[in-house]
Amino acid sequence: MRGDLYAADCPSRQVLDRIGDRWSVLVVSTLADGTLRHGGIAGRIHGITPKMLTQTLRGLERDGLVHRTVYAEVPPRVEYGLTDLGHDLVGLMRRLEDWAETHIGDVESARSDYDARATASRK
Amino acid sequence: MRGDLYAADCPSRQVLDRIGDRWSVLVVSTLADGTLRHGGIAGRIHGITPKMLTQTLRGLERDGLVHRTVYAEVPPRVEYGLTDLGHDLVGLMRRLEDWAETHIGDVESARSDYDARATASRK
DNA sequence: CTGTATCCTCTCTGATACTG
DNA sequence: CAGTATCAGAGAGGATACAG
Repeated sequence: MRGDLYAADCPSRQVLDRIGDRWSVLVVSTLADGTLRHGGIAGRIHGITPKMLTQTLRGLERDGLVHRTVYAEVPPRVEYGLTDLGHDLVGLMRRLEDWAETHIGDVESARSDYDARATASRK
Repeated sequence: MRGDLYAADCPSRQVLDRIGDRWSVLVVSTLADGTLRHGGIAGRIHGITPKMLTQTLRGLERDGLVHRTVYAEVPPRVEYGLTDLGHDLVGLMRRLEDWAETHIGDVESARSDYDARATASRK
């Protein structure tokens, strides 16, 4: 049977919440092609702050989507990469991106129509 | 070429934002099997307030995912249903749900491990 | 370089009461 | 029945400064 979408603690909800947060998808997507260091990720995602990057990475690491490797060097080096689970999820994210790119035109024209109608009927 | 995921106004971002909001996925999912009235939706989604339901429906309608039909009767009747675009998106949502159900066990054990390690190393 | 610690704002969300 | 209006709380996210 299907999970109960209406329960706040439903698996679907949790996955959706993660996908919905501001940076997780971007970070996972950035790591899709290989491991990167903290600074390397920050450089590719415009606008992310160190705090949010760390916070996002911790959440992904906790969920088993990202693995973190610390090299005992001076200066310290820390690399992040996707786990098998993370790679698996990337596939789904790509489909979402594809859908967005394929249908964004429809969405935008729908918005224009809607806004035009709303403006026309404004009292 | 791919869209620029790193831009805040990227199509992917907008779709992701909608999926991430609290009620949109639930509402779309509820409408997947057929049209429903305002009260009918509210009755199936436990915890949603009239205000949030209306707000969510307006957003979905604006994006062309849901269509709204008003019947000039007494008392008034308003029905909501998915557009073709909405039905298309439901397919993707189902895959997300399937992924969640398949892998939630992995995620949960990863969390347990992570939390156990964090507790063990707490200063 | 790789984070951590504060503070602060802003949006989302909910509770409540009211209208056509 | 199907909303709308208003107020208020909570929490995510951002700016900034600092530490190992």
